[in-house]
Amino acid sequence: MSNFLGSHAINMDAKGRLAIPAKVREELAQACGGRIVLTANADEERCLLLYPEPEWEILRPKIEALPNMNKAARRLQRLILGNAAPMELDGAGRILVPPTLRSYAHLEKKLMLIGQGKKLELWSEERWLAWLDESTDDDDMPPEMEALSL
Amino acid sequence: MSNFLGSHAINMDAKGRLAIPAKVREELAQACGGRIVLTANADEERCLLLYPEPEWEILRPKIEALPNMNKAARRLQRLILGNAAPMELDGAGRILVPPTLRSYAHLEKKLMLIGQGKKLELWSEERWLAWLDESTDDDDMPPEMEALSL
DNA sequence: TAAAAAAACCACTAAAAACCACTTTTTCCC
DNA sequence: GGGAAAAAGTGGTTTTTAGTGGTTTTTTTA
Repeated sequence: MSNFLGSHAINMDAKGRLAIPAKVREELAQACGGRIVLTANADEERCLLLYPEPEWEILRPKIEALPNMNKAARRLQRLILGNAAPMELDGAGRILVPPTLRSYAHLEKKLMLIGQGKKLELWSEERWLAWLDESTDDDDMPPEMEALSL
Repeated sequence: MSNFLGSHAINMDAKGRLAIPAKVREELAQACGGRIVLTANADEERCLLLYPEPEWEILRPKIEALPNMNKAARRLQRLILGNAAPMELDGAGRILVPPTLRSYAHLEKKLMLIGQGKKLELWSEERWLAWLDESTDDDDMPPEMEALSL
C-alpha cells in the first residue's frame, strides 16, 4: 500500500498538462501502474485529490452507497463522484487535468502537490500558501486527535 | 452495470439538441444501446436525471408503488413519472431535450453533465456553478458519512 | 393537399490526444 | 571539483476524432 509524503512544487503548462515528480511517479507505478483517479475535494478547501485506482475503488462504493435523500450526502456525491476523472500518466509521466477540475481548484501555472498518505492533494500554489497562513481553530477536535502526542 | 463519473461542459444548440460526450456515449452504448430515460429531479435542485433504460426500469416500479396518501410521495411521483421522457441517441450521438424539461431545469446554451454512478445529472451551467459555491451544511450528516475517511 | 415542424442524414471545422524532439538539471565517475 | 552521461522536465507538431451546423426527407396537422 502506497504512502505519499512531502510536498512538491510543479508547473502546469498551457494545455493543462503537469509532470508528476519522478519520485511520486515511481510510487504510482507500483501502486497502480500509473492508473489514477483525480477528483474534487469535498470540504471548503478547493483543492483536488489524486488517488491510485485501487484506493479509489475502496472509497467509491462507500460514497455511492450513502443515503441520498440527505442533503449533505448528495453534496458529497456530486462533488466526489461528479468530478472524478480516471486517467493514466502519458509517455512523459504527465497527466492532463480536465478543464472543469482546473477551474474548480483555481489551478493556474504554479501548483503544489502534497503527499497525504494514501492519496495526494493538488493545490494552486497561491491558495496553498494562503491556507498555511490561516489561523487554526482548535475547538471541535475529534477525541482521537485530542489524545495524540506529537 | 454502468458507473458514470466526472463532469462535462456541453452546449445545447438552437434546436434543443445536445451532444453526449464521446466517453459517456460509449458507456451508454454498452449499458442500454443508447436507450435512455430523461426526467426531472425531485429534490430542490432543478436539474434533470438521465438513466440508462435498464436502470430506469428498476427505479420506476419503486416510485409507482409508493403509498401516495403522503404528500411528499405524491410530489415525487408527479415529478419523476410525470416528466419522464424515453429517447434514443441520434446518429451523431445527440439527444433532443423536450421543451418542458428544458424549462423545468432552466437549460439554456451552456450545460453541465455530471456523472453520479448509476445515473447522470444535467444542469444549467449557471446553476451548477452557483450550487458549487453554496455553503456546506455540516449538520445532519448520516452516520455512514461521518465515519468516512477520504 | 399543402405547409410546417420534426427527425434523420451528411459534411465540415475545431479541439484533443498521441507522438516526437529539445533543453535543463542531476548524478556518477574520473 | 569538473565533465560527461543519463534522466527528468518542457514545448511543439501532427494526426485523429469529436463536436457543430446545415440540408434533405418524412411525418403530422391544418
